Amino acid sequence: MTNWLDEEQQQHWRAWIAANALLTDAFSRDLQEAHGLTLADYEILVRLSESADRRMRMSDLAEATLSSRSRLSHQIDRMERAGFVERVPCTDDKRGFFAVLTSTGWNKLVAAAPFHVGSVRDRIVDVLTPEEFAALGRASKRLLDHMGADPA
Amino acid sequence: MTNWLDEEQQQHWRAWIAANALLTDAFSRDLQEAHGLTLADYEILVRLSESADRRMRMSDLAEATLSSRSRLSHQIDRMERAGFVERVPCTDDKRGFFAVLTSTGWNKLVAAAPFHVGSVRDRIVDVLTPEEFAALGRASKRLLDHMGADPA
DNA sequence: CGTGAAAAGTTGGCGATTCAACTAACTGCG
DNA sequence: CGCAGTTAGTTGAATCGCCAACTTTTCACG
Repeated sequence: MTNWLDEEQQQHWRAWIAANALLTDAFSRDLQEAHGLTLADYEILVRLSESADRRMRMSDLAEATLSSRSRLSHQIDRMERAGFVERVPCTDDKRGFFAVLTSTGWNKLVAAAPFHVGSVRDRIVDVLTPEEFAALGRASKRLLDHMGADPA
Repeated sequence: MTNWLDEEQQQHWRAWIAANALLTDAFSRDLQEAHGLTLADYEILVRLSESADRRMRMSDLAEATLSSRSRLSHQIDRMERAGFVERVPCTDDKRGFFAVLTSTGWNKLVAAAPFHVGSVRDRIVDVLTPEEFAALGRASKRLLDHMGADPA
């Protein structure tokens, strides 16, 4: 009854799983050792740095980083303690807060970004041919679309 | 100086990240809701079920599932409490233990596997063309090889 | 043999994630 | 207006993962 994967599909599937796990792990470790940042920290620094006034509403930031509100709240707690961001109340909507990048946070990102991009190149982009890399990206995109993830 | 990614590479990269996160999450949630299993639980059940005598040395199992010894030890604690596996001392090597699948664990796997394969098909295999899926698998494989991951 | 180094596995503490419950503020509608 | 329902965000407990330290056993080599 069950429509199992065939041998080849099985291998592709396991390769995908393993590559995800090991690569995510490697990036995380790289960043941690060289700059004391979590991948989550880094992604938040990036998002904020790209935003107008280097700030974002908590909810928008949560959505952009694919995390729950709760998780983001804890995450911002830590980053606030580390001095990378500040919570600023939103005057329009008194329920709301902005997460605002501090200059410390900005500097941290500026220091870490070239290194991280280097990791990404070393471990992925430069390992594959441009065609392979593009195929990986396009396939990922299609999977996202199918899940109804928005094109952020 | 820094060799940034160009716009297109950036998009591929972000798609990859997001797809990984969302898909892993989705599989995890599917399994949890339908069968009360973690993805980690499931992978261990699979590995043990495929092994001779449905047992594996802790270290081998840790390696196969890409987890640290410590993590596996905690994981097996939980699964032992749940009745899915048992720890059996290894007589050849008195330091060692086998993790052995119980019949409860086996039954759990038998119940969950078709469902999980269904998720994988619905979210990945059947979403892509065979060519796209194969490309994803091959690219993942190359990335693994480049990291020196063994072909398990 | 026997001793020092390496391997197998566990443990405990800490940081991160999730989940459910909670407060406060906004929105819409009769 | 006034209240019901929704949205923004936080909190605390429970679980999961990581790291470093630890015990026990095995191995290598003089």
